[in-house]
Amino acid sequence: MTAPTSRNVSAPTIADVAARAGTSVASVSRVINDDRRVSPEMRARVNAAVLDTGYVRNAAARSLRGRSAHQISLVVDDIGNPAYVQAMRSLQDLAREHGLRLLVESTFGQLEEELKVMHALGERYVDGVVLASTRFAAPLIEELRSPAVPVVVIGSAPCEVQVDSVGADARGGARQATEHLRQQGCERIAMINGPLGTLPAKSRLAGFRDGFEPEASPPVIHADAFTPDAGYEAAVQLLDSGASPDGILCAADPLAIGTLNACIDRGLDVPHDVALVGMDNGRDAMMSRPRLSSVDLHFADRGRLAGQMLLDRIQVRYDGAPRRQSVHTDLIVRGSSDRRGILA
Amino acid sequence: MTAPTSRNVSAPTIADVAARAGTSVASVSRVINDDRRVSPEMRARVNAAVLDTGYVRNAAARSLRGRSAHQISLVVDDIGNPAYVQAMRSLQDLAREHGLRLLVESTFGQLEEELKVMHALGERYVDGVVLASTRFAAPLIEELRSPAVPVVVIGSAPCEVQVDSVGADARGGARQATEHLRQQGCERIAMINGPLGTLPAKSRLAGFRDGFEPEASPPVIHADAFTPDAGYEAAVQLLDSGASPDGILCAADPLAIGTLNACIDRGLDVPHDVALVGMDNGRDAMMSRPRLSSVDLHFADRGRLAGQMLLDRIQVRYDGAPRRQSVHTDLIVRGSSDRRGILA
DNA sequence: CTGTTAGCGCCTTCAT
DNA sequence: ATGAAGGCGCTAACAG
Repeated sequence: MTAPTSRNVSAPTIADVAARAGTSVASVSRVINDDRRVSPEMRARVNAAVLDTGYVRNAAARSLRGRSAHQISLVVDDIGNPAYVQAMRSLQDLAREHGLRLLVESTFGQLEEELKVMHALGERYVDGVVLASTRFAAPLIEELRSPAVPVVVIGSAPCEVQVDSVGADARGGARQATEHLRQQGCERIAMINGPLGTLPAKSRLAGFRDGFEPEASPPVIHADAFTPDAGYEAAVQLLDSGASPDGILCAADPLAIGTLNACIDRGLDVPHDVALVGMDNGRDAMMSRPRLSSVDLHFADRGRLAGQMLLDRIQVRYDGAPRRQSVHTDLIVRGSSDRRGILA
Repeated sequence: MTAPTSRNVSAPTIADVAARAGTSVASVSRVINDDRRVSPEMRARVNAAVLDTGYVRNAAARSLRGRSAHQISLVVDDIGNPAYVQAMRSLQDLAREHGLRLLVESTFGQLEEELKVMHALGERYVDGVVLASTRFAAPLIEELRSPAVPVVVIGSAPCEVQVDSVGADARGGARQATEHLRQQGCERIAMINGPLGTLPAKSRLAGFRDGFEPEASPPVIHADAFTPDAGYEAAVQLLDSGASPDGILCAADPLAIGTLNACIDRGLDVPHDVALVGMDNGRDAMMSRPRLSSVDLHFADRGRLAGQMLLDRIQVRYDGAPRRQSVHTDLIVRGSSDRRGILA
C-alpha cells in the first residue's frame, strides 16, 4: 500500500531505502543495478524497502554520476511528415530495446530553432542524436564539425560534413520513377521538387534528369517546403505555366498529395490526363484516391540503422571515420501512375 | 577559434572557466545565471573565458542541484495523428517561451508502454507531463492518483481521476454535426465511432444520439483505432451491413479519411450518395477530395492551454483542486457534406 | 562585489 | 558479501 505521496515532500533516496532496510547505500545501489555480489537475503530486504518507501531512482543524479543521460534524441524538420513518423517509430523501438528514452524535437522548419537544438547538445542532456534535416545551413555545418555528442544523419549530408549517415539512393529512385512514367506513355514529364538548395532536392533532380537525354530541359518547379500545401501551390504554378505535363514526378509524398489535389481541382484525370509518382512511400501514400505510386525510401529501416550506428558510437563499439550507409529504393506502382491497368 | 573538441576529453566545467578567468566558480555561476551582483569587468572576463574554453553548462548537474529538469513531456497515443501534431506544435512554442524543452513520447497504442512511461515519471527526468490518451486502463488511473510530477490531460479524463484537463465539447460537436447531416437531407445517418470503451468514443456517441429521437437506434460501428485503416475497415463493414447510410458521422478525421476511401472504392459519390463529417479538423481534413467537413476540436489551443495549466502547477502558481477546462467546438462545413452547394 | 563551501543523489573504488 | 567515503558539476548560503 503506497501512501499517496504529496509532491511537496521530497522523494525518497537510496539513503532512505538503506535506512529502512537497515543497510548501507552501497548495498542498495548494488541491488538496484543488478550487481551479483549481493546475498539473496540482502536483495530481498532491499527490494522490500524499495517497495514500501516507493523509491524511484533519480535520473539527474544517475546522469551526473554515470555520465550518460540514457536518452537519445531525434531531431526532424517536421514531425507532421509521415516519413519521419516511420523513422521515429523504428528508432523508438530500438531505443527501448536498449533501455534508452527517445526524445523527439521537431523544428517545424525554423532554422534558428534547429541550430539552438544542436547547440544545446553541449549540455549533454542526451547521449546522441539522429538528425533528419533537409537543409544544412552554414552554422549547422559548423556545429556538426565537432559535436558534443555523436550524431547520425538520416538522409544525405553535405560532403564537407564529416558525419555518420544513412542515405537512400534517391537519385536512382527518381530516375526509375521517371522511366516508369515514360513507360506509361507519358511524353511531357515534369517535376515538382522540394525547396531549391536542399540536399534532397538536389539528388532527386539529378535522378529526374538522368531519365532524359542530356540536352533535354524538362520543366521543374520548386515547392517552398515538403508539405501538401506547398505541393499544391507548385502544381498550380506548373499547370498554369502552359507546360501541360502528362506525367509528374514529385520529390516527396506530401508534395504529391498536393499535386494530386491540384490536378483534381483542375478537372484533370489522374492517371490518364496526368500520371503521378511521389517519393517516400509513407503511410498516406495509400490514403489518397487514386492511391499514390511512390518510391519507397525505407524510412523505417533507416531509422533503425541510424539508431544502430548511433549506439555503436555511444558504446564506443566503433570509433573510426564517419560511415556513410545507403539503402536501395523501390518503386511501388499504384493507381496514380497506372495508365495501363497493370494493377487490375 | 574553438579547438575541435574531441569527445574523449571531458567537457570543461565551471571550474575550468574559473581558472581561465582567474576567479572563483561562484562568480562564473553568477555570470552564467545572469545574477546582477557581478561587476561588468568580471562579467566580461568570465564571458571571454567561457568562449575560449568552449564551456557549456551540464544539464544533469543543473537538474540535480536545481531540482528541475527544464524539460516537460507530451505523451500521446500516436504522433501520426495530425491532431496531436497540432497540439505538439503549440505546446512546443509555449515550452520554448519558458525555456523548457519538450520531449515527445508516442506509445503507438501500446498500453503497456504508456504505463511504463507514466511510471518512469518518478525518475523526475521531466518537470511535468501533458497526456493525451484515448484510453485509461486501470493501472494508468492508479498511476495518476499520485503522480510524481504534475500531469495535465488533453481530452477527457475518467471522472474518478483527479487531474487537470483540457477537454472539448465533443458531445455538442457531434450533435451539431449530426443535425447538419440531417439538414443536408440525409435520412439514414450512421456513425463510425472510435474503439469501444474509449472516452472519446463515449462522448461522441452521446452527441450523435442527441441528434435523434430517444427511441431511435441509428447504426454505429466501432473502429479498432483512430486511424484511416481502421476507419476503412469499419466503413466497409457498415456498407456491407445493408444499412445503406446516406450520411456518416466519423468520430475523428483519420476515420473519416478511411471512410471516404471506402465510399469511393464502392463507387459511391460523396457527398451526394453519402455525406461525411469528421472530427478534429486537423491538417489533412483539407487534403482529401472532396475536402472533409469536420468538427474543429481546437487541438492547437488546447495544447497551449494544457501547457499553461501545467506551468501553473510546476511553478506552484496554482496548487488547488484539479481544474477541468473545456473549449467550444465549431463545425466546419466542406465538400464532403455539402449537398446543396452552400459553399459554391 | 567576490570567494569558500556544503551538499543535490548516485555509483564505485577501496577497505573490511 | 558489505560498508565508508569521494566526487560527478553545479548553485546558493554564508563569509569576507
